[in-house]
Amino acid sequence: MDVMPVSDLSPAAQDYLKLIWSATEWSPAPITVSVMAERLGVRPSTVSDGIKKLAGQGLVTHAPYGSIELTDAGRAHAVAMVRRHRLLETFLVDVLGYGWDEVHDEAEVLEHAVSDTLIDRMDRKLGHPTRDPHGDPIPGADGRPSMPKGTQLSAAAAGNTVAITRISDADPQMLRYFTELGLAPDTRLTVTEHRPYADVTTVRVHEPERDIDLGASASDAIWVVAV
Amino acid sequence: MDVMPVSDLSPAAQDYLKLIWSATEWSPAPITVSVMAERLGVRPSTVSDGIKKLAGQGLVTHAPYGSIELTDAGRAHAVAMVRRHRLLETFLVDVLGYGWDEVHDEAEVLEHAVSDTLIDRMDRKLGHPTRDPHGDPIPGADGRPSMPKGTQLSAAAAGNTVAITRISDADPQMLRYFTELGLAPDTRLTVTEHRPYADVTTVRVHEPERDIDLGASASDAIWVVAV
DNA sequence: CAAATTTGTTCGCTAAGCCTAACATTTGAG
DNA sequence: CTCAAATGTTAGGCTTAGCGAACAAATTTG
Repeated sequence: MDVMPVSDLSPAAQDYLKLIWSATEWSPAPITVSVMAERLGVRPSTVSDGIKKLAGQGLVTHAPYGSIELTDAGRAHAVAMVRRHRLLETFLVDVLGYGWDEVHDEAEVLEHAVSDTLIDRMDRKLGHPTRDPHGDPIPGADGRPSMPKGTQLSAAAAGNTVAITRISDADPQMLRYFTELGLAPDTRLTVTEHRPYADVTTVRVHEPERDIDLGASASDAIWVVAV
Repeated sequence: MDVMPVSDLSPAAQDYLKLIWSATEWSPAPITVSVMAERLGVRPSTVSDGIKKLAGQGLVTHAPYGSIELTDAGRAHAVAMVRRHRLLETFLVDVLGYGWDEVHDEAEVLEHAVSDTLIDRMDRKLGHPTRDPHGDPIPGADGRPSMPKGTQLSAAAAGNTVAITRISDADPQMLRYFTELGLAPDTRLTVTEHRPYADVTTVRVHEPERDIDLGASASDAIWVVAV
């Protein structure tokens, strides 16, 4: 019962756990039923039912109207799913020549179908990568996520020169837009200014030197570290 | 309705169609409900229901107690699934270093999850292969299966020297046994004798030169051509 | 702080895929 | 050619994962 592999969970359960974990990866506030419903594309009643079932299996703790928290077992499954997702994305880009903005949806489906053996073989073939094409850390086979530091571009002080560490892969259309602009993990840029009430952040990128204006959703999706 | 991609079918429907097609790939007799049930690991009643639904969708023709035949639309979907399966097997062996006897079950799951885009990229990466690791022909993207000639080893005349064209991938354990014996697609051998009532076929293989006795199930699983 | 709004839960229903049990048809052995 | 055995079908139930409607709780607002 303790050693149940993640592949024994239903795809729906895998999605729930991964989403709960992902929600707390970059912000501390616990996720809510309605946010989960919106992200999963289902109704809140469906999520409410699902959470109750996960609680019955000991994968989350949840009292009615209370907060949703992963148990240790639930977290282990969630991290295993995140590892699958990020290794798949890396594999699709590095081995099959996908663009880094095209891999999210494909990985979303495949992560429910691949075996642990296949994941291990991809990991080996890729040389045990630690970051996926969006810059997100790939948890190890032992389940330890290697958290990189970083802040959202929207919170970076004006005047600083920074490197992009990660770009949220939640919105493929936004990723395509970033690609057009030449913004990708490891791109360096200087934060020129934040214009508060317009919610616009201006950055300067080199080669070719240019200024780019980013709205709030864009500058929240990009995470940077000082260089 | 006509251009529905194979990915719109349920996994169960995909399995049914592929099995019906596969059953007639190497023998002309139409498949029966009970054989399908046994191969799919479900009860005959389940298959009977499923066939009825496929008939309703115009993918097979079937009157109660009558024979089961693919329509053109059903055949197109079936061939698309076979293409997926065989390309996946080839990819797992050639790119990820799987043994040719380990890939069947993995492909069986993945074939329901991969997108057409992924299949095309794998096909390109592999250089548009025409045979899978077991020697089975890989249908083209246009759906035309390239049928190779060949007969079952059990039916090959004694004294002939032949090359293995294909080995049925139905039984992974048998494949592992063949690997131990050094029997694989393209292996050459000479049929020494058939002993009819013992149902044993003896063959001689070179490098290292040795004689191998094969029972009926084994010599039915191996297909050969004269060289 | 009361009322209105938002958020979460429960309940009854649906569809797919599977099951068993009962029944119908076909096959093939004597 | 008959009838028992084998094969196929139907009917009724179960589980999962969805839904909408009705209701309960919590939060926000006036």
